[in-house]
Amino acid sequence: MVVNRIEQKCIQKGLRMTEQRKVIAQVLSSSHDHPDAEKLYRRSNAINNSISLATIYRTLKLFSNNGILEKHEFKDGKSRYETVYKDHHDHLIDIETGKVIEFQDEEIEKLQEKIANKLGYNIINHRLEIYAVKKNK
Amino acid sequence: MVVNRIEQKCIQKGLRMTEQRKVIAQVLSSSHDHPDAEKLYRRSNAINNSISLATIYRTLKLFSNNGILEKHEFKDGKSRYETVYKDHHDHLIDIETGKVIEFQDEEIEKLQEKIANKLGYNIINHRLEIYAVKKNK
DNA sequence: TTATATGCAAAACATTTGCACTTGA
DNA sequence: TCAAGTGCAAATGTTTTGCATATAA
Repeated sequence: MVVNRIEQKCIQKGLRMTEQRKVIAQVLSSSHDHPDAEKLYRRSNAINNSISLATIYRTLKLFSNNGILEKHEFKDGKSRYETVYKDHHDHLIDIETGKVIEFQDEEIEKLQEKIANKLGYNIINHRLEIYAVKKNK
Repeated sequence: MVVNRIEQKCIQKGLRMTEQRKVIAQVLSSSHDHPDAEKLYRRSNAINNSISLATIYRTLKLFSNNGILEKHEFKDGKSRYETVYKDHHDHLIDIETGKVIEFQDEEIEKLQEKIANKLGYNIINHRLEIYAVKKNK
């Protein structure tokens, strides 16, 4: 199996590459949506059924802590994950389908900096999510 | 007891005003922070100890569904509630103290409209949270 | 009167953890 | 070799729910 992008990052970070992590890395690399733990479990388990849900959670946390994944908590109860090899972006969530659209807007970023600054704060992180429905239906 | 602002809204919406709801309405009216269910339970229970946590949750949901409260899920695990008699605003959360600062910025609102529009969507809702630390410490 | 609300305890749900066993380097 | 990772099942923390009882209108 060709070493995928996420596995590369793991090696680079010095993480021990177990069979399970390789599979999870592979699944994440080929997932272009924003899957939750359960979905990742099902996808991974289909490849290697010796992968438990506990390991999925432990691995997701490990990858997040190492900046390999980003964890999002949209308003649907469960956390969802996304690989980070893109530039920073925010999310628009289609509340009818659950589909996530990524967008970025430099102006909004700058405005946030300005606001925090005015309030006497330095931004560590932010979350901007737009919940919306398709037009013209 | 003087009828408080939230109770007024309940009456206006035709909600049945039970003893419990009156107490919870009173507690919410005088809470100027962003309390979670547990905190509201403790405050309400201190006034009338026949109020259960289940009723707190049921009442919070009722009030949210009637546009009397807003439910926020910041990144601290538990939902927090806020009365809505203010204009729309977003939140800056001090990640060291948990303190919540409200802000509003017309420009950011407009930009979001523009973005959603460009993507072919109508905004139903949005969430903008800035997680930050105090400057000059 | 009676539809609705409540308290209680049990359930639900996503996520975490203790422990004995396995494995990667 | 052995520190680190894993599966399993039990525990966790927040929120929800079934049911018998109580209450507002």
